[in-house]
Amino acid sequence: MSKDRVLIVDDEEHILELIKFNLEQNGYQVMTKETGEECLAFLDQESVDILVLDLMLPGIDGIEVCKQIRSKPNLKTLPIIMLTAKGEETDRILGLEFGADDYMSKPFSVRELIARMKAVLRRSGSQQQQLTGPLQVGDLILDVESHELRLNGEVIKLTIKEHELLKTLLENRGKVLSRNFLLDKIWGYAYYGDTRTVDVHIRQLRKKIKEDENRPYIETIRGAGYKIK
Amino acid sequence: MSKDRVLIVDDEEHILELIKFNLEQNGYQVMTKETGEECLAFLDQESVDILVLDLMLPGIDGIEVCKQIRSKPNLKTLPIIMLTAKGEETDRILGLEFGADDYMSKPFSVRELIARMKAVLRRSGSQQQQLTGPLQVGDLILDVESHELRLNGEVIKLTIKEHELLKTLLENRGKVLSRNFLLDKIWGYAYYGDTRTVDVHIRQLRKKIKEDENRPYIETIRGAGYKIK
DNA sequence: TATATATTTGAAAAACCTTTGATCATGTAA
DNA sequence: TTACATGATCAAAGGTTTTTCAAATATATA
Repeated sequence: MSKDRVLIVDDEEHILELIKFNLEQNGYQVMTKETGEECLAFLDQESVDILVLDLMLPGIDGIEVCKQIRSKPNLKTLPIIMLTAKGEETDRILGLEFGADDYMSKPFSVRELIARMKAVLRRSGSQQQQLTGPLQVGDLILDVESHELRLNGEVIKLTIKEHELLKTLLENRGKVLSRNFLLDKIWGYAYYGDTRTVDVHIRQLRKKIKEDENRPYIETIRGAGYKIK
Repeated sequence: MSKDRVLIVDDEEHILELIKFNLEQNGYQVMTKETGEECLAFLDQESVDILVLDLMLPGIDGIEVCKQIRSKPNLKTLPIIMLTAKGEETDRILGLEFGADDYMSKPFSVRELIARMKAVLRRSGSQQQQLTGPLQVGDLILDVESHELRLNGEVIKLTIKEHELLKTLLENRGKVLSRNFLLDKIWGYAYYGDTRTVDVHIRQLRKKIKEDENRPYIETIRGAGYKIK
């Protein structure tokens, strides 16, 4: 496999250096830009596999860059990881709503960044085939875009966590997903809570989709995690 | 699950005692060292699940220890939490640059340390990417991703131990695996139980896969262990 | 700010899995 | 063939994980 190409955009030069050095050590081909304008101009000319983008930039900020990228057909699916100096949850949601695939708050460990890049790249690679319409299982239809779950036409309201949980399970249909995996994917790396939290949300979900012996959607794999067939 | 093994390295003895006591209360198996040299020597001999490492150490300091650990292939992914006396942000980034997964500045609450340890361990455990396709032998098909064993289409439910056992045997097809090897691999280093435990699980497995004279999957090699052809 | 809603935590019950010890069976060496 | 060592079998005890419920926090909404 050839090296993945990464573009890093940040206005702090030493951060750029730090990330660049570490990513290169890990076999990535790294390019850097310091402003949103430069970033957009660069992406018009060259293609990259993944973009690491600081939220706070002089001139056009990260969110705006994100939006513009998502509005270009050829860049719609470019994986983007957003860097944010503030740790607020609001930032996260905001970033993700504007089309980022993941986010990290500074300061962060470069190892973590690499782990997340791998995860995002893996997802974007495997999702190519899965973008065929809404996710469905049995009499359940999950419309990811509208955040709506239908059970035989009846609309079921899901909370964000429930939605993400169901979506993740459906996107990985058949695979057993560990609680740790789900926590990382849905709750984020910086989550320090208990793994039992997952159980409770699974329970809510099961209740909402009216799971019973006849319609056993979410399977518990003891000692391993959960899966949907 | 067996206890997670933690190595704590700090030159202040009372800090070591404090952390050790609290972690043991919380079900960890704790080892301690007072210098970087001792730490590295120990890691050459024994394996641990996570390392809690003070930045300031007599002789080789924490950063150097970190670097050396990261340069060893078998320790590249060992989760490391760095302890630092100074609270400066620069120190943090510095520490992380050298490969720590998280950091804490002293003084800290042991509760928080445990929370962070959990998070770091979770992250390292969530990178589940066994790209192994289904393993097959005769009319048995083991799908590791979905934790499913099929016998001519019929799904057989396996417990974790049975699944691991079958998986390990299949991954080492043809090789005889000793009970001790299996115990290390599946039950973990910290397991002190009897080797006969393996027999019992093999027995369950045999029962579940309906082994008989015509389909002798798991072979007993007297005096050596088990194997699958 | 109050109210509603969502999320997390804690603790007990239930379900299930693992280990142990006793006993039996079988293979191996003398 | 016998004695010994190793492996198989079983069921009860013991342990762990998961579920469930309820209460406490946190967050969003009006």
